[in-house]
Amino acid sequence: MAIASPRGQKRQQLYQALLAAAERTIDAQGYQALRARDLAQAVGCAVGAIYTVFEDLDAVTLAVKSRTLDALEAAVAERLGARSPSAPEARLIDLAMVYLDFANGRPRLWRSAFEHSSPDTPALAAYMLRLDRIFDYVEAPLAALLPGAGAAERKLLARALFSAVHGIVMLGLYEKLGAISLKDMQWQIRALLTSALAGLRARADYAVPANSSA
Amino acid sequence: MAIASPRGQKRQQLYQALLAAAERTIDAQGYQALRARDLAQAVGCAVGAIYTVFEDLDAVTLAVKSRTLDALEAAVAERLGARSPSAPEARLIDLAMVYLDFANGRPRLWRSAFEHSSPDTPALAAYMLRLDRIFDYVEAPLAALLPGAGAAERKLLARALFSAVHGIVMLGLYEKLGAISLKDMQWQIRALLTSALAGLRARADYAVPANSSA
DNA sequence: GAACTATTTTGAACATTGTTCAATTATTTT
DNA sequence: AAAATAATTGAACAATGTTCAAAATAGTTC
Repeated sequence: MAIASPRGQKRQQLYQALLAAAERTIDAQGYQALRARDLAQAVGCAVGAIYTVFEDLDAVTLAVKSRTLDALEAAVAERLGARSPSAPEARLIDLAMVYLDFANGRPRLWRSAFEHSSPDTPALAAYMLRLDRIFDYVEAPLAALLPGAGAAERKLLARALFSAVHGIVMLGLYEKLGAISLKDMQWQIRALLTSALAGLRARADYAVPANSSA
Repeated sequence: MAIASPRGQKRQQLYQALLAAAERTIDAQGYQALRARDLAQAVGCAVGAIYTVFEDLDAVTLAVKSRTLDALEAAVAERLGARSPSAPEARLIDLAMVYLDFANGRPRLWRSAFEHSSPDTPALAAYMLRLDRIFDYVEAPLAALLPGAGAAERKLLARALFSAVHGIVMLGLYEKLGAISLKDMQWQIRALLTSALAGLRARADYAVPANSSA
C-alpha cells in the first residue's frame, strides 16, 4: 500500500518503525499532529527517508488507519470468541459495546480511521473496501434475527445499524467539549438497539427499494 | 464571535464579504481548501485585513459552520411549518429526511459543521451549545411519543436518535467512494426509525442510569 | 485648509509545513 | 582495491498561516 516493493529488510524495518511512531503520534495528539520532521526524528532517519517507503504523509496516515481497523477487528473477534452463541439481539449489543469501548479507549486513532482528509486515491479505495468488511460482523447476527430478509436489505440494515451506533459514539465523544459520559453512551446504544431490534422482529416491512446499489 | 467589536460599517461589510467567500469555498471544495491568500483575493483585500476581523482562519471556518447550523435550523423550521401536526413517528421521520436532504445537498458544508479541527476555544464551546439546540427539535415529538419518560432520558434518547440518523448520513455519503444512493439512505433511516420508535412505544425499560450527566 | 494626530490598511517578511533531488555515503561487483 | 551501483541524506524549494513596521487614510485642531 505504501510503495512499489519494500523488499529489503532494512526497508521493512524502517516501514514498521515509521508506522509505529506515526501511530503513537496520532494516538496521543490526533492525525493533524503528524509532521514529517518529527516523524523522522522519532525513528532517527532523514526526512527524505520517509518518502523512500511511503508515497507521502497521507499514505502514512492511511497505513495507521488500516492498522486501527485491524485492531478493531481483532477486538471484535476476541469478544465474539469469548461469548458463546446467544440470542442475536444480545450479540449485536455486545458488538456495539466492543465498538464503544474501542473508540472510547483510543479516541484519536478511532476518529482518524473514520475521517478522510486525503484525496481519492487507489489506496483509499482499498481502505474503503477494508472498512466494508467490518459490516460483515453485524450482518451475521442480523441474518439469525431476520431469517426472512433478503441479502440486499440485510446488507443495508447491517450498515444502518453500524452507522447508528457509530453516530452515537461519534457525537458522544466529540472531543471533550459537549461529550457525554461513557455510561450514558452505553445507555443510548442499548436503548436504541433494543428498541430497533424488537421493532424489526415484530414488523416485516423492510422491503428494499428496487434500484438499490448496495 | 470573531473579534472584539466590529462596529464600523466597513468592518461589517468586510466581515460579511469574507464569510460569504469562505462559505463558497468550503461549499465547493471543503474546509481544507480555505486559504488566507485566496480568501483575501476573493474579496479584494489584503491578507492582513482578514486578521483585523477574525482571530484566525479557524475562526472563519467556525463562523461558516455556525451559519450552516442556521441554514439547517431554517430548513427544519420551514418543513415543520409546512406539515401540520401529525403522529410523532411521522414527524420524527420527516425531520430525519430534512436532515438527509440538507446533508446531501451541501455535503461539504454539512460535513465541515460536524468535524472539528480547531483547538478548544471559547468560540468552539459556544458553537457546541449552538449545536445542542438542534437536538431540541427531536425532543418535542419524542415527548409526544413517550409521555411517561423523564426529562433526562428524553434528552438522551433524542440525542441518540439524532446521532443514529447522523451516523447513517455520515457513513452513507462518505465522499463519493463507498457512498450509497440517496434512496438507500432514505430506506435505512426509515427502517431504523420505524423499528426503533415502534419498539420504544411498546417497551418502557428506558430508565436512565443514576449518574447521568446529560 | 494646513499641520498634526489617530486609525486603518497594507503586503513584505517570518516561521512552519510537505516534498524534492543533487550530493554524499554505503554496498556490491569485478 | 577500484569501479559501479544503490541507498541515504539534508539543504533547498514552494506553499502555507500569521505578524507588524510602514504607508495610506481619516479625523482633529488652530
